[in-house]
Amino acid sequence: MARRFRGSEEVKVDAKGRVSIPAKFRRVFESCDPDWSTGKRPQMVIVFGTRDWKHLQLFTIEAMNEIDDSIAAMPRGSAERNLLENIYHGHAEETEIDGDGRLVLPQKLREKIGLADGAFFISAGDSLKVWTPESYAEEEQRLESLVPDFEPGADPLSLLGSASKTEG
Amino acid sequence: MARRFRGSEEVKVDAKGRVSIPAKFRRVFESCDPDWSTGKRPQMVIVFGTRDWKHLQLFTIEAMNEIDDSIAAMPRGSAERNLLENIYHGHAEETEIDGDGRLVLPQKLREKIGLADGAFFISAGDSLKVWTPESYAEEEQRLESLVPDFEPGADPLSLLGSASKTEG
DNA sequence: AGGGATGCCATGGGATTTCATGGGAAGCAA
DNA sequence: TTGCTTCCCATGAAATCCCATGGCATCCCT
Repeated sequence: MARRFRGSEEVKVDAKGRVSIPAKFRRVFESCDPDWSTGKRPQMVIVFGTRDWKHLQLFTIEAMNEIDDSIAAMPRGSAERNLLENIYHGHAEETEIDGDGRLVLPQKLREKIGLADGAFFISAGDSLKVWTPESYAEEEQRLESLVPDFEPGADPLSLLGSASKTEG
Repeated sequence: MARRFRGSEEVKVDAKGRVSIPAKFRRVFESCDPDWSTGKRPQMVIVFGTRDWKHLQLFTIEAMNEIDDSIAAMPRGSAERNLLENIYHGHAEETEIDGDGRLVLPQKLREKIGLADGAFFISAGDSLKVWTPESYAEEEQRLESLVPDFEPGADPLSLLGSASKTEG
């Protein structure tokens, strides 16, 4: 089964804050949860990040384990490690996908990103980002404005291998 | 059940100094108390640390046992061991979670961190930190400001692996 | 290839349980 | 007594469980 997310999807949010996880994404959560087996509920981690985040980020168990390990490998007490722990341990929640294939987003998190009627999922490698359809539209504009001076017809793959530490 | 804390939560502090331990955290205290069984009260240790601490730190019994062992393995009489004993033995208290899932914080401790109406819990690996909502907000800003080139909107994971000086 | 059956999937709703929180009354110390 | 604790109960709100339905895609049989 697939081990990475690909694609995007828009779903409804009901009055109880329930959000149906599109089946293709559910499969990824299942196969990346080491304790999962048919009939069980796939576990996952919701990272909601600091105050300014307008989205949630859903991680498979395996992806989160990798992150936990990387953080644990950083020097104790370093500012970077403290900040990462604050975000990925402090500003995160463990949950599971319910028997009907839905995720229940606690009221607090819904309010944080202004989630009401609809939720927009978009793949990001080994995690899935959740936006309101409106704020995702803004985000997309922001992203496009960041695209460097790509010559018309340039191949994005030319970026592979180049790495700068932060984005702008 | 989960053996590590994840997430954060804000709760009320009532006139009697009672603080409800959010259920997800209570489960961790239960499963990390070797003597606990259904119906019993989970034990824990409150570390309030030195004068400058603006938070309390709540440890499960198992986590505290580990710390005790590590301290016991240090050379007797060393300055480091004395300091650690002073904090984790001298400036700490054993308590339990009451039948309603609440922790009663002695007045002395509430005064120490200025706890009045609300308490903010945040996970820190195998312990839980307690702040006033106000001082936590400051702490969070401090954490962010310590990481030099962390720009708003950047992906925090870009920090993975980068490790600089320790904080003060 | 057509058409029906089957199964999966997104969505909805009612009933039940858990949870955070508030308050009264009984114990205990100063 | 007066002021803290400790125990027990009450309550509204939120979360969870369980079942229902209609649409869509897939499979299978003819």
